[in-house]
Amino acid sequence: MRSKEIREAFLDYFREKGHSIVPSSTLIPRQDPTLLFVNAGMVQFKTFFLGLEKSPYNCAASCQKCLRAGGKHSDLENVGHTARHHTFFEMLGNFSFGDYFKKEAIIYSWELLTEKFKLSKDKLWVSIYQEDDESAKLWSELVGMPDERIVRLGANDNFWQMADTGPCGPCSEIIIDQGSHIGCCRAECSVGCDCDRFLELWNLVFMQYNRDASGELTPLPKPSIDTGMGLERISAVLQGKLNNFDTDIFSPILQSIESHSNMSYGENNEIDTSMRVIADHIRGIVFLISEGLMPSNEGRGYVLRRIIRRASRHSRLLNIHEPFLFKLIDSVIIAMGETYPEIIDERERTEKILRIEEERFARTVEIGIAIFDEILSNVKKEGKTVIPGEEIFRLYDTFGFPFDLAKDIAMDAGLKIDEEGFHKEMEIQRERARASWIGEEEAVSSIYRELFSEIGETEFIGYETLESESIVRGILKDSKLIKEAIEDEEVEIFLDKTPFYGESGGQVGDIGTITGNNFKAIVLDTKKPIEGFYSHITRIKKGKLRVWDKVRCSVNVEKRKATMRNHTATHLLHTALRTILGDHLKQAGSLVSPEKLRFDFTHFSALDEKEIQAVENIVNDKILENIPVQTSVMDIKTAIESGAIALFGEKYGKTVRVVSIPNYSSELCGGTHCNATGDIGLFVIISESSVASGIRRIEGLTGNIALLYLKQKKSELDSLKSLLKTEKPLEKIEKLLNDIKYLEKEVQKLKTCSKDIISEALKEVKELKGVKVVKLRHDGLNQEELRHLADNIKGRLGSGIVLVSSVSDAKAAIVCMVTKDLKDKYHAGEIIKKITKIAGGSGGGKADMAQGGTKEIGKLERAIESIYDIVKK
RNA sequence: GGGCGGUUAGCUCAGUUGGGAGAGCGCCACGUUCGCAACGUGGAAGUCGGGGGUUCGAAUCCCCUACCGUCCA
Repeated sequence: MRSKEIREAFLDYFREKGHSIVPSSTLIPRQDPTLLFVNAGMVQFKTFFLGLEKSPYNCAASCQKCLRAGGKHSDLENVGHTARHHTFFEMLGNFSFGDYFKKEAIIYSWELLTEKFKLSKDKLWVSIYQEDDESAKLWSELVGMPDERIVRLGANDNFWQMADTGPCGPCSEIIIDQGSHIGCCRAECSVGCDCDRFLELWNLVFMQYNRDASGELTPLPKPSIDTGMGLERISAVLQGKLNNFDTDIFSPILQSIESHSNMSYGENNEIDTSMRVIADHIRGIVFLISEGLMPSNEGRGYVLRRIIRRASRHSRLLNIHEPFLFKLIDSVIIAMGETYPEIIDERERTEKILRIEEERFARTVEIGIAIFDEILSNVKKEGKTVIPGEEIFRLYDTFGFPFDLAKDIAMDAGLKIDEEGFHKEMEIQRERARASWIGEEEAVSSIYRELFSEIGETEFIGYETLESESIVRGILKDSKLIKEAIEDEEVEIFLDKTPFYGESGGQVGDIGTITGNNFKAIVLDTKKPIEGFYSHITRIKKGKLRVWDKVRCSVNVEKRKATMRNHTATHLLHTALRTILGDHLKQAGSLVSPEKLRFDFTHFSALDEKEIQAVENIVNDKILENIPVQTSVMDIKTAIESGAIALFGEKYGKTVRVVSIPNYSSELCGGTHCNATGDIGLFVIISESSVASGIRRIEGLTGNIALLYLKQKKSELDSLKSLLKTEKPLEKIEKLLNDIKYLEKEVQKLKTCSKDIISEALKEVKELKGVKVVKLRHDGLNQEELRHLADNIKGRLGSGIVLVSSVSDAKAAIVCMVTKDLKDKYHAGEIIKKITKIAGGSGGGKADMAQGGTKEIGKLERAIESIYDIVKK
């Protein structure tokens, strides 16, 4: 069976059994910021299992894209060396949300494996949790599994939990015995052995308990099922292969690597390993970039960068030194494009990004090798045979030089690497990073949860109105519940309904006032500690406030309107940027405040002036068209299908709000917007800059603030013109700069080459012990001018000692020069030290030139006079 | 979020206890040549990322800041 048929057979089977077939979610989790990547089939159903949301179906089945390459479940290091580890893989799974339980789960899995997939019943084993007698009984009674092939294992292997608290339960794995000639070949090899003989095929999780904070287990009222079977693994088994990489999933990719590298797979173990690493990684790379992720130096983007660099490193092991991975994209599309059309859609962008990243890495390696060469020669010079771990760590830590590459080069040079030292340094680095991380959030949120469960959601009426009569439902001060707030206190107020927008989606919270009977407070900010739960951060100005008080809310209209202008302008900007720069562009962050808007987006390079102008023009054109802004609420599927832009990593509910500017822009957005684009008035871009590698930032202004900005610019220009007395300030300044440069040179010449000064100096030449000595004080020169002067005198003198000094800025500078022929007898540095000591200052320099100075000007004359005594000695 | 490294001429970079801002390539002029490449001579080109401090004196030492790179979270 081909893998495509296996995938389809699996989903068909469960469709027949009444399951809803749910498409794979993206690898980048949309609802869960704590999770780096989707790493199991159940992730998109997590809220159903946790009971936070009701699922629209009783049971479901999916084939889910998964990635394990960062965080707790990282398989990155193993990939390529084993027959079955992958970064990217597909997980087949069936799920029951309080519908069927153990009995059906067992029957389904058994029927599918033995009847549809025709696996021999004799080869299948199962493992169960040691205390789960129920499962043992079901396996034996329902499918006739012999007792000796039901293996009981401990909690480590067969008890599953999502987190320290929450739903959990025993699990049961179906295992295939590939035969005694496979794997470790030990007589005592059995289920649970790490080798390849007993291969775990399918894990059935029986979610039946809830674990509370104290560790206590209580039965769930509606137990659920979560199962997972790796597509790569089952494909290998059904295709009679012992290695996942030998299946039809990987063969087009491996063939492509072979043809691009001119090497054959299956001839040399080390080469094979590298080819497997590349074949695995390129799949993850293609999918991640297709989903909009960019390589970067933190978070998810950093994991992507690491995968690319590891793959790139292995292509070097195949003797390929130019960018190469991007050439494999087509083979991934051949293997998987039919099932996942997004990788076809994003092909061009993926290619571009991957290529740039490969080039970047090549450069990193080049620099690293140069530095490493230095380390090597130093180590050799010292006659050592081991390269210190700190050195290798520094190379890795600071320059990103791969550890195993360092090892290889060292080995070629006949040296060893202190691996232990390296890992020790790494541990110190981890410790440091961890230590700085503590003290984050956590603790605070529990009080909100408590309050939220008591008083429920705040009704938000701020789309329609900016005023309301509300009832106070709770007051917090310093995260503690209080009954009454008094004058001058800063508290958080919770209401039954509110017109105040709570900070979210980049838009800042509203400010305004809350008033009541003989009571007044100003709202400084509005936040949503929990979705749908509004906290008004408030300072009481007058009177007292108690829970259940009736109050009047008024949002600051001007500020809110300014914010609305910036938010609508942000949507226009987003589309304009995509028009000018291309569809690869993704939003990477946004801030919308009354004062300005800030928009971060993924793009490779800085925007040039022309592009910025073009973007600004488009936005202003759309403003002039005065298009009505429409908002509507719909379910998320309809919204996405209609082409609305949604953000990765952003949390959306079942129903979403879509803000659209007809025929131009449509985005999922909860923010507040203008009625029509004309309300924005005017838009200007005030800056374009970089936030991180691959992410650019644009800041802009709208409305009267934009106008004010332009007025200021204009008045600056006007003052410039009147100051320069010209209508063409640019040309005038250019000319002035040239003039200045010329004049500066003239001044320099006059000060230091003037015949008057030099001849004055030469008049004073004294000859001591056959050495000509010139001493001169000429005030008003700085140290550099003094140096030039000394140089010029020296040139006229031919041979001798020059001492010049100058007082300027309440300080004295002294320069001493000795011509080359006298350098061995007289040391300018020594002379200046003696002189400046007498003058109460300090100085130093080389044998032919030295400089110094003092702040005690009164001592200067006596000091420079001493030059004669010094030369005499 | 934390650590480390970098930022010097148009480009690639050097700059050694703090003491006169450099090299190669490129550019301009002249020379050599029938001509070109090459070569020779001369020249232009720098807020030493920005700000503050220490010092007689800072590209160099200290603090802050921006950007780029890199590792850890």
